[in-house]
Amino acid sequence: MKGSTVEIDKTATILKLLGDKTRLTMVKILDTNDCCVCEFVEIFKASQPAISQHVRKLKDVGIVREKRRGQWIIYSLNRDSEYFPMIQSLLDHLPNQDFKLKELEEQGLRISCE
Amino acid sequence: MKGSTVEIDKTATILKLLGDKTRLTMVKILDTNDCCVCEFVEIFKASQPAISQHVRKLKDVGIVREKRRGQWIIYSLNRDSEYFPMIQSLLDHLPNQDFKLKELEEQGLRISCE
DNA sequence: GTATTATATAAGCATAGAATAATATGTTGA
DNA sequence: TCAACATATTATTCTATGCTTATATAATAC
Repeated sequence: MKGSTVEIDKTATILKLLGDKTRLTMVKILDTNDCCVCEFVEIFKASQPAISQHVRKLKDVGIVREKRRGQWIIYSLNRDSEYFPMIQSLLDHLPNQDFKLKELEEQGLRISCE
Repeated sequence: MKGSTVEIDKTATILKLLGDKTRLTMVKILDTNDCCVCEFVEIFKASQPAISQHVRKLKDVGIVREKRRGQWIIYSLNRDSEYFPMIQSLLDHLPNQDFKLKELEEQGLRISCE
């Protein structure tokens, strides 16, 4: 049991980060799809710097990873994070958000990253 | 699947509340023990108003319940909350905090509520 | 090289959150 | 009724967070 738990203080930090509508939705989306910043900008109707700052926070604590693909930077869930099991069981209680990406595809706004 | 999920916006609100070291530890403790404010004051070495405001926030969103017992007000986890399943699976990833109450007992500081 | 696109970073501001100090409410027991 | 105890509430202050604006970095296409 001990081996599967994470520190309570650090967990609070993670939950505070996930306690934001935008970031929580981001992580839920990343649970089933990799995404780039420009897609999040469309999905959340937010500014590019705002989105960049959100993903940066997630990256700083190791929840997400980035990898460059050409001019785009693709973000993905870091399934090797020590917090991933907890985050995963959390996400399981949230409704699927894939429809947001489907909407993008229908608008032809997802070509950039695929 | 749909029936077991909770709204993403409301969930963010819950996670923000749990994204505080003190409140997260409180909830973990309440998972196995009911507690009163004076005990939390001892456990967290915090002021009484600070603790009162923390539990109030948890109460306002329905995570915890209160019941008066004489001059004390006993807080307990509200297992009927729509968020309880999610919270429960979250708490399962945290180390048990019962030792904090044990320390109180050893100091004779838990007589008040039992 | 320059222009364009995608993303990151930094500074400034405005709002939200947490702690304190002071006060109020409510219960118990003499 | 009054004193003591437990808790709640309010106002204030301080810090943290999120967004915007402006600018910087990096890749691509010409």
